[in-house]
Amino acid sequence: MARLIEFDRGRALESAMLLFWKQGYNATSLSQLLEAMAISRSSFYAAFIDKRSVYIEALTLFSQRTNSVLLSVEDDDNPANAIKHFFEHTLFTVPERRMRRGCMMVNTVLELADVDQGLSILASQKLDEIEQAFEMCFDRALESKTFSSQQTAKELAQFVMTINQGLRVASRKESSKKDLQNILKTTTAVLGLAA
Amino acid sequence: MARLIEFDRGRALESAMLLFWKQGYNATSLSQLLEAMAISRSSFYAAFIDKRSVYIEALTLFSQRTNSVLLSVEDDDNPANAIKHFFEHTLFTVPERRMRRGCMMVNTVLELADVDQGLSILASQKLDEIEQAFEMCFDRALESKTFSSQQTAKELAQFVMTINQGLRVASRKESSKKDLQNILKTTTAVLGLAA
DNA sequence: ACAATTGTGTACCGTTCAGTCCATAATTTT
DNA sequence: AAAATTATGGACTGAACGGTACACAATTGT
Repeated sequence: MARLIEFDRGRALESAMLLFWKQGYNATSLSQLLEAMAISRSSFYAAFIDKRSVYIEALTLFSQRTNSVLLSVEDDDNPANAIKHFFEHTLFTVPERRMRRGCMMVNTVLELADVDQGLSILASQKLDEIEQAFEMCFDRALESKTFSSQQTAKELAQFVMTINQGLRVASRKESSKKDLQNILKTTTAVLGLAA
Repeated sequence: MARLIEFDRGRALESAMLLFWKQGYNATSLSQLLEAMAISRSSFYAAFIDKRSVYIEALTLFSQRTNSVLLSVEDDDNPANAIKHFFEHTLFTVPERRMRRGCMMVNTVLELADVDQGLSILASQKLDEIEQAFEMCFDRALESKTFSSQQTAKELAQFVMTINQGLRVASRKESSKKDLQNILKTTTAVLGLAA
């Protein structure tokens, strides 16, 4: 064959994801991207087609990472544990710096809703996956009588998802971890999920 | 003196606000802005200094409009009415098209948190004003025994604000008004605010 | 060793960006 | 009516944008 690739595609994509996550799509220039990924222009276009394509890959990677936490959520009959688990893994276990970036899917929807529908819809779909996992979790809990509520599983899932999105906005503001934990405490309290 | 201004500065700013609200800061080019405002380049720079300055003015205008609803919230001892009032005026009374744009302050925080701290912090402050109005409202209600809760007024305000932010994210997704109303119904139910 | 093949660095492309400049149009004061 | 003043339209600026072209480096198969 011929000359071998000199960079690790996965590592480069990871760097791209981190930068897009932090700065969004439009505010991230190709030059910044290349510097972060530590590859040259031609290698970039050879390996990733173009800026928009690598954004899609980055978003997908982010979604895979985030939504993998849901596997454990789905197995839990106790929604309090499941939700606590999810929020801890996406908000509190991660370092402060990382938490401040919020959720890349939420960021994408807000930045591109009326600018690039393709990307916005893709991000929405990834968010829906999370909501569906929550619904399944509540469904199970209601059915096994581990938990009871006036609301349906779907309503509860929509509600928790709204809290999640609200927390992601809060985490991009100046809010401290303490504030976020406080909000989550209130959430579990009003939902009757407190331990 | 001399020649008179041919355009209505207020109307032009209004148009700028609507476009920024919809597309965000970076995705809105000066050309688009001029077309929407229906003024020429030189008039723009003469009247508004530059793009960033008009964004600040637009954000301030948006905030004044939104937060003016809070005046009625602050006067209400019944938090259920107050909150219902606020959400109806910001989410359901407005036309579908407008609702889809979400909240300009939330949009700004998410788009510019790591890109333009000045604008991001300004938007955060405007959001804080809303939260403070909520807190005052809960404070009053708790004090006058119109309403009781395990949570403090501050916690309740933070919580409602999180819901608000979450709904603004939801309204930029494909969500229908019905979905949003459903979420709000769940919120009032779990908070024990139902009529 | 040499041809074939493929990755990489860099110069370059046209386009668009935000912002400036200036000639001209319109209005008021004198 | 002429001078003074201010608004406007449009040409222009340099810089940055995303993306392409191409020469060269490095590796493999023969």
